Amino acid sequence: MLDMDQKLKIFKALSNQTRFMIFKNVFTGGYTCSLDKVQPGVKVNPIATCVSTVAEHFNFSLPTISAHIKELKEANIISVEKKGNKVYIEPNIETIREMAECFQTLVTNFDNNRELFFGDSLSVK
Amino acid sequence: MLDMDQKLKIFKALSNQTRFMIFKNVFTGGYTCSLDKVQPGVKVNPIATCVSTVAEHFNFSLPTISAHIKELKEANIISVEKKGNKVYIEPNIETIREMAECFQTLVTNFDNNRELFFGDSLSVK
DNA sequence: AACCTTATTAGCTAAATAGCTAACTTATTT
DNA sequence: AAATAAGTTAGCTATTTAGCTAATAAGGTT
Repeated sequence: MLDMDQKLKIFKALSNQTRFMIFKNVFTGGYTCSLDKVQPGVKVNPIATCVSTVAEHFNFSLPTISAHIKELKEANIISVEKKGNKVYIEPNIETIREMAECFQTLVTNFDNNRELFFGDSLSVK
Repeated sequence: MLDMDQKLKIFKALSNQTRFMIFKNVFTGGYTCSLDKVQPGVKVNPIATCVSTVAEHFNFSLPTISAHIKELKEANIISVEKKGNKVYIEPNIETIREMAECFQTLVTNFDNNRELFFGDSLSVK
């Protein structure tokens, strides 16, 4: 279970548009790491990308993107793995699954409490 | 459906500990508006609270809490309604339901894509 | 009418954030 | 060995943020 501090980090990480876009594209496979074509020996998740490939998609400097990726990593939204020269980035789906559960639990409990209190369901508005 | 801008506002709103605690307690009914006891005529959701009641639970000034509540309102996480002297705050469960759906959709799509690509399910790790 | 209660607005400060360039480290290629 | 590529670190600046107090507005209450 994510504790409050972890959740705060996740919310903060996703509250910046640049980081949100990186997150989005890492999770949906929006970026492919162009150099992998010439490095067929590197074994890596096909959805994985690397820092400079991400940076190619933004009008921000590499250090800026690198710092954003670090923050996403520290929020446990993505994982990184260094292979040779490059740092590969993979989505951390477990964390997202937990976020989905948190919100869903909140909704379910809210509806149950409401039903208990009012004796009807929320959907009958 | 929440667009990116709305999501960014929600993440930002929930990324601050004080706002997160207000959010938590508004949604779980952690605060009761003490003065409602002597104002039985006011018709209000029993989970509702008001700005100064929230502020009683923090070591921050009323203006600070008021500003935080404003930000939660602008992120559509809570609704406010002025009745007489007071501003009543209610949780906006629909927004939370949408957040749960967003995250769940991301997880589901991720798993489906993975299954399509690898021909197995994620749970078999 | 005068006063209290509730909340917001305005204006301030310290700290955090998001961007940058330059310098550096570590692999890889030539 | 020298050059190139990929990332990170350090140090800087402008902007935003989160807190505060004082002042104001608008409903109650006495």
